[in-house]
Amino acid sequence: MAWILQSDRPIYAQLVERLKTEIVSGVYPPGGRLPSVRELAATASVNPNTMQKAFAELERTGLIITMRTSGRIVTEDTAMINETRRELAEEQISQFLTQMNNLGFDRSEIIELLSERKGEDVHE
Amino acid sequence: MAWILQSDRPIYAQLVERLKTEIVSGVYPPGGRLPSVRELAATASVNPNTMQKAFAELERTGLIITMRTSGRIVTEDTAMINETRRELAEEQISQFLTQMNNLGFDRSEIIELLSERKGEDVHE
DNA sequence: ATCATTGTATTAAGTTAATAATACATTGTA
DNA sequence: TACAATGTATTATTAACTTAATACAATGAT
Repeated sequence: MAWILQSDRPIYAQLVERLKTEIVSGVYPPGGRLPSVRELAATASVNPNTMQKAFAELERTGLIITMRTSGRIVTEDTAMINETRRELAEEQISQFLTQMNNLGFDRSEIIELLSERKGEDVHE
Repeated sequence: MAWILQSDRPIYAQLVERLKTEIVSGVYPPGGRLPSVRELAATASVNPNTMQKAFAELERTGLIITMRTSGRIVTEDTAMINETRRELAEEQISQFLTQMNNLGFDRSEIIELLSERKGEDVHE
């Protein structure tokens, strides 16, 4: 997954969303070490300050923990991780249904559109 | 539908999205007159300049047309309107599936979650 | 012990968004 | 004709975001 950032939203907010997703989907496992601020910033081609801001936000919610000079790790609280995953999915679903309804699609049409569809399946 | 604007995205971009949705869903019918810049700005509690910027964007795409001193109207090109609706829905679906896949849900799980769901249906 | 790496903090600069306060030309209408 | 309402333009100010360039304390490894 490449670090593609849109310009119509604050970068740090996009970093937060991306990192959250990577944590709850197991890219960074519970208790696992995260790359350093500088390293991730370089990978994502953003300023270290911006990545730091994103990390601070994740820290605030308890999803990651700082070990001062030895980097950061993902929480080992798998219940919290699962809950976060559930919340993120809930947000996606709710927003999606709302927007599709605003566009004039009802539930059965939406499900039909999704069922017909090819291509978005998980790769590798 | 209230004018609820999030702070984590440029307001004018949210106005564009909302107005597009209202046009393609028939809130503002083809050839119909739109409220004035000042009026809509007041309704949405934003600065007239911000609403003007949103209108300018919609104008650029051809969805609305300016009649100088007598306001603006929605295009009568229903093909364009339908195409826009299709594009907006396509974006929603594509983004939704991508994000849900990133969260670790496959297609069948997604459809199941949507099918179980109550509440997002169109009201009135 | 030394040193590279870690998180963290600070200061400065530049950009964009949003608001505010006006102003102007044009046109439909009273 | 006079006037209100239209889109449009301008200038200024404020705030948020991002980048840049450093700097410092703490720690793990050599």
